[in-house]
Amino acid sequence: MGKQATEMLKGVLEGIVLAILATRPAYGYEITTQLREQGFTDIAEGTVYALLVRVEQRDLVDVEKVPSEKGPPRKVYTLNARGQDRLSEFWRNWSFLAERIEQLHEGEK
Amino acid sequence: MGKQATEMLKGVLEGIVLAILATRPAYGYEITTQLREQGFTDIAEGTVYALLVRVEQRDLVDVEKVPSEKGPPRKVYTLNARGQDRLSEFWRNWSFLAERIEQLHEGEK
DNA sequence: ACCGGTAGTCAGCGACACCAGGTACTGGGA
DNA sequence: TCCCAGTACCTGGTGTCGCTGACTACCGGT
Repeated sequence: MGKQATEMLKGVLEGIVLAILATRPAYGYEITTQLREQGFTDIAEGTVYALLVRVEQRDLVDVEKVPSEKGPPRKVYTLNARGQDRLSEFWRNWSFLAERIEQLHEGEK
Repeated sequence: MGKQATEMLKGVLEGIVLAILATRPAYGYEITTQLREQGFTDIAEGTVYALLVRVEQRDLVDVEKVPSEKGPPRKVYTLNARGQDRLSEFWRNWSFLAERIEQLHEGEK
């Protein structure tokens, strides 16, 4: 993926991570791995951590430190009520955008 | 729309404008109006002009100055070959993104 | 003479993904 | 024993992009 794809992630990545957390709690390293498995091979690790710091500061998630058998303790993030709301907002905005763009794509042919 | 939606536009707006230019040449003011009609009511006028400057500098469009009956001359933009390529790339990236996100949306229910 | 619509420009700002590096803990191989 | 790979997280600086709020300029109608 090129620079264009990177730009397109802005704002969207937060929604993606919140959506992942909506299915079950997870920690940063795990989320990064999962994203890579799902095809987002170029997502920088630092990006995910920075994003998690942001959503924590905005109180969209609850955090719990859990010791790991291998390596330093994990910070497990759980989506809270505010996070749910934010996620809903994301889906609304996404649907809006996707609809118009799909229209453009059709109209172009 | 809130700040979230604004962030989501990043990278996408360029694709949208290129897609509009793919249907026919247009000038800035016209594009802004069209975007507003299509539901993007909050797009700042300045944003579109700045974007057009960018795509011109990257040589994705050809420009022609055309006098207007009302007001200052228009700068009419036409998508060129490089612009077409860029647009194709945009559609590829968009499809990729939309697919994964749709998957997340399904999986969440 | 002035105002509103048309048309474009510009400086400064904030948000966010990236890069490159760092810290810290564990277990296994040379 | 020592170092490395894997696990797990953090940080400072960079570039891009959309927004804000201003400004210039041209025209027609009141």
